Amino acid sequence: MEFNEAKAQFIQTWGKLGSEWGINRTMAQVHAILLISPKAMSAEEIMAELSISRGNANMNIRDLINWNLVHKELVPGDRKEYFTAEKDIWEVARRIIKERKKREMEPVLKVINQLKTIEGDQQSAEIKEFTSMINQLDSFVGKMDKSVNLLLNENENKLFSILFKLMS
Amino acid sequence: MEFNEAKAQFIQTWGKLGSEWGINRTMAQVHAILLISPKAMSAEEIMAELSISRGNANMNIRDLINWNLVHKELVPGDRKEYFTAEKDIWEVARRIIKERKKREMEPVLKVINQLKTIEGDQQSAEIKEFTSMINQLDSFVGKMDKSVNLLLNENENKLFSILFKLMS
DNA sequence: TTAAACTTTCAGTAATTATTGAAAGTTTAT
DNA sequence: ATAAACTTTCAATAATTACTGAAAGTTTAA
Repeated sequence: MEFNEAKAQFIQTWGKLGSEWGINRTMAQVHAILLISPKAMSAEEIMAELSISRGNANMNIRDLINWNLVHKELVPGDRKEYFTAEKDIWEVARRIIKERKKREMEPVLKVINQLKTIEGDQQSAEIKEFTSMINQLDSFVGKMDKSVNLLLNENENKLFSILFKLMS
Repeated sequence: MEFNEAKAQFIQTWGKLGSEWGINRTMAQVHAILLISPKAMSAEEIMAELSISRGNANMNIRDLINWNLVHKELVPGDRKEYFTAEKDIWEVARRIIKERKKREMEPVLKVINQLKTIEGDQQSAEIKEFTSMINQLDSFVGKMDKSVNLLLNENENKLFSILFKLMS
């Protein structure tokens, strides 16, 4: 396969995967471009590469920075801003997990905790079923939370070495 | 908190979480209703509970069945179809992971494999960076794939007992 | 200061995704 | 066979989400 074709396919695949996981397709595509770029890129270059507007490029780059996946790079003697992506894929995964945990898991944990005690006839089938499900979820999400913390605190090799041991 | 308020909040939270993860909000809400229902529900009851149309209910219930999270239940002497959700939350998680792996991880693995060999000057900075990223991804996704298989094949206690050991 | 070089914002618009509801399809009982 | 009771489909429409581009804002250099 020719390089340009491979590059286009990579950008498209990364974008599709992102959109399947609730991440703006363009944001994922900008990320893909930066992941495979050997040098920091300007907003102009990103706009040209994806044929998107300045506003769109700006907002998606900013989002990537908020996700801690991309950062600005200053070139001395140049007023333009350049952008680079974190290239260590394990670190990329950690940062995505960290961010989604903060944005999505923590609010859910909070709601579940509120729903653990409800008023009314505790013997009614509806309330019994509801309470049982909330308790299951509370336990499950709590375990997940701990596992994710582990994942975030350990390094790649430590975690995988244990998983591999499990597998054998 | 009163039961009906708690129920409404649970349905809404589940729906929001779903939409953040690329799953149709209504599908997630139908799932939420069934998760906390002590009995199998008909399409009519689900339509009424969420104020949605027959077509919408039908399609989302079908999707949930395709995800293997909900199944039909036949009541002797009744022509209506009734639906129930898998209630074991660990099993729910396993089925979601299994389905997403099949739908999303496997196609990505396939593309990555195709992109591992590309034509052109292997010394160029662009190709070197591209190849390096593809190789990292190949290794990472391969490990993830194995870990997910493990997760799917072991039971909850086995896996978590090892994670807990890790954490201590 | 001034103005050039750049970045950010956001109202309007476009693209995508989800929903409705009525018609078509299917199953069951008689 | 017929019709009642139910489910499924899908074209039209609505709702949501993303994008554009020009104007406003900011920074830097002289």
